[in-house]
Amino acid sequence: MEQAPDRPPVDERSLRGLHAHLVAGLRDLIVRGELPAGERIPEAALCERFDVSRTPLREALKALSVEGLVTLRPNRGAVVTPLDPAHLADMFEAKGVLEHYIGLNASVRATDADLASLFALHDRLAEAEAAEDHGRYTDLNEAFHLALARLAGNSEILRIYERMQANILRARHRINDDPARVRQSLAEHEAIVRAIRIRARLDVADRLVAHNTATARAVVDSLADATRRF
Amino acid sequence: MEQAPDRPPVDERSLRGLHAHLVAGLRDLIVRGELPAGERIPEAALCERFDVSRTPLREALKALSVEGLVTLRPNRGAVVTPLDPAHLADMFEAKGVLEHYIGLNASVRATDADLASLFALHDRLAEAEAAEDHGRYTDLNEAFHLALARLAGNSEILRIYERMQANILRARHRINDDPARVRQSLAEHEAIVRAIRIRARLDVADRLVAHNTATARAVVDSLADATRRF
DNA sequence: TAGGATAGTTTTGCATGCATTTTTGGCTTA
DNA sequence: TAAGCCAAAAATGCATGCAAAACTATCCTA
Repeated sequence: MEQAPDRPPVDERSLRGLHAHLVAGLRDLIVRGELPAGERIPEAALCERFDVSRTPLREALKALSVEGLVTLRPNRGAVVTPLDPAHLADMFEAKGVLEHYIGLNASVRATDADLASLFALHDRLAEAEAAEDHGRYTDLNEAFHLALARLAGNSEILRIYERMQANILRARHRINDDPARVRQSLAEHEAIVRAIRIRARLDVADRLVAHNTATARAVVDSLADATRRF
Repeated sequence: MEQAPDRPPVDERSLRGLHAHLVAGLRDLIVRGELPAGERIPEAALCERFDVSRTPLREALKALSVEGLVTLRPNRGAVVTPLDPAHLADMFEAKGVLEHYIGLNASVRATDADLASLFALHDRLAEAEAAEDHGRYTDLNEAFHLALARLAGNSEILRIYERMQANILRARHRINDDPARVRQSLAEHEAIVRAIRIRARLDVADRLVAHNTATARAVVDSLADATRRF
């Protein structure tokens, strides 16, 4: 294996450790759809791409299979876990359960400074919508919800929530090009932010759940459509 | 159910695949406390024990680290994730959130046959308590809650719930020898079962949450005690 | 004697090798 | 032509090998 002799001594790989680096990199490929749902995972190609041998790559795949992004078929390799509408619906419902908790708690536990940076995120979200930059909208939307989840103050719920968002994000891209849904989504965010501002916890929880349900419907319907088309 | 008495032909390892076998085996060692929390994971010894080389064993460890049972320290090996009271409290709170959902849904979706087998489990639980067989009590308690979770009908919530139970079970053994708590726990189960029988969903949910809270208090207090002692 | 350097040992992480299984492509035959 | 079959090719799964990092034990020095 080639060892780059001139690379700067501080390689991101060695900071996080190769394993974490690979898991993050592969997760990114899957979430962004570069490795499409249902498709075989090209072990050899990925080894070359990340410039590692099969051993650490396969370790990363085992880890991602626990996250649900990869499905292992003994003796038959690994595939990107297919997006199944029924399973996705379950996932959204579970996310709704978590978001109810998050709404109840984040709006109470957050400091004013927390809320300020949350609102700043929201403003940037509105800008992205106005600019019709849907890629950025998705990223900021993701960041907003994760920030809120963090404010709820439960490490375990945050952990589960992060995994779930990653999984759902795979399917989300298909509705990002629907400007009507994006506009609607932003309106829901406005309402959520207003409720957070006055720390109306029950209201925040309800609106988060409603927002989740609306998104779920859009995503699941669109996926079911796409599935039916074959 | 019974496998043929002769060894060689049908090896469980090759049925599930070696990876799944190792993950399950290691998980079991950790949950049952044979590999104690906070301790280094003896790679070499485990390789010998399971009669595999380091490669598949290390793959299993990576998987378990995503489940939270193992903590990887780059270049310094793996340890059984320590039981931290604060983290455990978060985990119980998250479990409570899930159990609220489970209570609401299981009591509605379950068929009469489902309920019958659930009640059968409960009866065996009562027997185990009467016999003061605390090991069996724990197992049946686990089985009861998992069965209930299954009845809620959400695959994703079930998946998370199973992982959480495994994690919590590690700490649970320390309260199983407290007959008072076991008796109290059984009484709570009685109430839950009565509520399920009449499909009083709100009541089931509330009682599950209360049961979880009571268990959490017992476990976390006992762990905090043990921690303080050093 | 306590602190600290250092040589030797162990452990860790990754690459590579090899046996087994699966897949593929072409050939045969009904 | 389509189904069956076989050999060749590829992939998968695991064991092993080897370099680098961490740990240990011993000796030195102040």
